[in-house]
Amino acid sequence: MINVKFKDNNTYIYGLSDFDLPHTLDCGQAFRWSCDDNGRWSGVAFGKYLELEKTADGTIILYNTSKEDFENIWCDYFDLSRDYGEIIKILSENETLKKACEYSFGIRILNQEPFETLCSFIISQNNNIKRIKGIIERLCENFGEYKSGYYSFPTAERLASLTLEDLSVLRSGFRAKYLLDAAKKVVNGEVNLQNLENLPLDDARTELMKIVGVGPKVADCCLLFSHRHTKAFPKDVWIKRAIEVLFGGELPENAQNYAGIAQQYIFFYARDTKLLGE
DNA sequence: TCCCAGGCTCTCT
DNA sequence: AGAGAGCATGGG
Repeated sequence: MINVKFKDNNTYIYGLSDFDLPHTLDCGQAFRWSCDDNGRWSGVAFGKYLELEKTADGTIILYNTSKEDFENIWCDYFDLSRDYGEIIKILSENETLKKACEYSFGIRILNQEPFETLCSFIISQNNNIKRIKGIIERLCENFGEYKSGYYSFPTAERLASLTLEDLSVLRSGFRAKYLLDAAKKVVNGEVNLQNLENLPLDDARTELMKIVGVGPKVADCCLLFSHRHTKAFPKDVWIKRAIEVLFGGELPENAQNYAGIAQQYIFFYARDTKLLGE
């Protein structure tokens, strides 16, 4: 069980298992986190800047974080109330999945801001991580709100007020028109992001795919990483190959209820170990 | 130079 | 409904 203390304006989390910072923050589910030479991570989410690290004894320290911010934002953002040990136990009934879980230890599924996640994965299509991060950074610096030293992610309202020419500073290529379509449909209510977590998975996916530039893969990333649909299963090129090679084309039965979480472990395992060849 | 990147749209069968 | 070209940009 975890034990949280607030001292000197920092938040200390003791006894938290299954939380590895590099695996969680650099596994391709979020794009605004980076690590300095001393292992301290920093990033922006929900309009707040955060620095955090994990000490040698396993304590997680969130710097300059009030009790309110921890309870209102970070506790949920890092998915701290979910028992990953239990999920991993279930997944590990399959030997191959067990290996994937072990290799990808400490990955937690973040609960991110819906509009940021939507834009991020629109940008991710047919793109690489380095460039995705660059485009998102320019998006925030140009159209986000400046707050003492960092930029929040732009709101849908702000993006919807822009033109394609305005977005040329992003150098996001053909994706710019998709971002505008997403922003406009969110603002005019044609797509209701707030309600997605209450819809059945298929309905939620259909709702997101009303946006031009959002297909099944991007939709499932949104549903998994910002709408708590743990059964959403983003099928990218890596996962398609991995499922074929490791499981003969279909995810094992014991993983069905946590398909999205299994996906993340398999993705990291398959990609990082290059076990699928080139 | 060519190829590819956590895909999607559009077009043509 | 399934296959294939084209898409913007930048790094290897």
